[in-house]
Amino acid sequence: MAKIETPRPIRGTQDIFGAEAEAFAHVVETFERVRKLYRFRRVEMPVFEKTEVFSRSIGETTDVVSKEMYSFEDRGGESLTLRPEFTAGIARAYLTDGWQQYAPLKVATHGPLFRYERPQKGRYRQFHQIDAEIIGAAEPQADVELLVMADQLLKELGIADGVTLNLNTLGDSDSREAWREALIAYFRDVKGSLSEDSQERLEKNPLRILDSKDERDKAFVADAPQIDQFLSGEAQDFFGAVTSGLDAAGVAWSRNPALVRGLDYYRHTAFEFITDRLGAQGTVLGGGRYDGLMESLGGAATPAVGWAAGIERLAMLVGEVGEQRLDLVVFTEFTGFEALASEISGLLRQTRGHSDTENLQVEHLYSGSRKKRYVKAKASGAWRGLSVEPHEHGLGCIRLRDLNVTGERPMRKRIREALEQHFVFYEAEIGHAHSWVLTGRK
RNA sequence: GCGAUUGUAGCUCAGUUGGUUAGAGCGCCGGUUUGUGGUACCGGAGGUCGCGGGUUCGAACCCCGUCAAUCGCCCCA
Repeated sequence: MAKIETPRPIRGTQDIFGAEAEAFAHVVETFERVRKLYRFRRVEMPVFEKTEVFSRSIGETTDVVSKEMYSFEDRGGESLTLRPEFTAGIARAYLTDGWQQYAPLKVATHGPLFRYERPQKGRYRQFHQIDAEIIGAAEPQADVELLVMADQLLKELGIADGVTLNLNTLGDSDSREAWREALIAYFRDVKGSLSEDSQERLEKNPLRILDSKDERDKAFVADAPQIDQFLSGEAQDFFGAVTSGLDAAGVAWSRNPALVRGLDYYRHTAFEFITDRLGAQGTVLGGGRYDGLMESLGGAATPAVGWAAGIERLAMLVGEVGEQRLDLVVFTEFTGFEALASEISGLLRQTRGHSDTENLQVEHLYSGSRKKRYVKAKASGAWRGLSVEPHEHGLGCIRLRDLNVTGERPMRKRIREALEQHFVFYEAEIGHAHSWVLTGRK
């Protein structure tokens, strides 16, 4: 008989477990808490859209669209794509679902995204982001609110120290276009001396040359035309309002005139929160203003700002958040008492004690050798153990035993209340352990 | 798409200049010991040495190919 080969996981997907899963959940929980403080409304978005939703809004020439999309035809022959980002789908919904009526609309979401890329540290083909958008607000205060929220999120996650906010403006579309022309003119003169990558970027995406890591490029980048020379008065005022708003809110930032964002739809404010603790993947949260996006999807001109952050990257910075606490482990070292131990475990989990509104977190140990259950119970890390044992009077007795007591966490009362639901019993001290002798059922 | 590094037990890893039947620790299972005690000891299960080909009397080890993982380039969160 042929051996069945176990299917391998898809490249770039992750099976997140244990401490990493706890850190992941911690990031999402913190985001959910913070977004409510800023009154962002929760939205749930489809994981796939018509391909054109992304190709039109992100830009045909960008890498995301030209080589990183998971696109496929459905059975009706329609080209669909697994979302590579949230913004385009949310913009589509804004137009198709009548969300204009809520403008200015503040929404937040999180979930998986898909990009066909080489996986490496902090980068996956299925990855996860948290996302926040303000649609229909042209005011710089919207940019400020979003950035202050991002800053608070990082602080509450305890990772703000190693992360700096890089800020830039790309100006309005006229400013951006003038700057782009100037950059092309400037770099074309020295094209032969640029890196191979940058020679290609010159045609496709000249702004990208500015943050090239190649030494050959850096020499020319230093003297390249700066966006500031091309900013219109309004664009300067807008950026000034954003920066002074951040200063007033106490959010630290630094100007990075080389910061450009890869996607076509960005205008005015562009920002990234960057760390040096994640290898080559320094950007932990990024976003900006995308006033041109709605028109590219056939809607009315609508100002909007947003950001997204990689949950995996944030979780790596957060580090250990601690596994779930274990209050009590229930076990028996005697044959025939497993069912009773199981029944008691269930009661304990379902009973709310008067002294504490939280239920006990209880592990029932039932596998392996009975003789080694005490050892396993201690190794489980539980604070207290409950051993189920035979007793000459009645069903058996239950003894509360100290295992890894580091602090007070009263349990006797709650155990008593749980037992009262099913059993008749009396309490005693047996071998220095507080015990309940079960004499019968109710 | 390109580059570097790495693939040996469930996990972390040894494995000599190529040489009998491929090992350890942890984990798992069983037993002895202990009997308020994470002890100590004994035993057991578990391996297509990533996969395919080549060189050789002989390959985990050398060569070629391939797949995968990790990190980096590109790009991005």
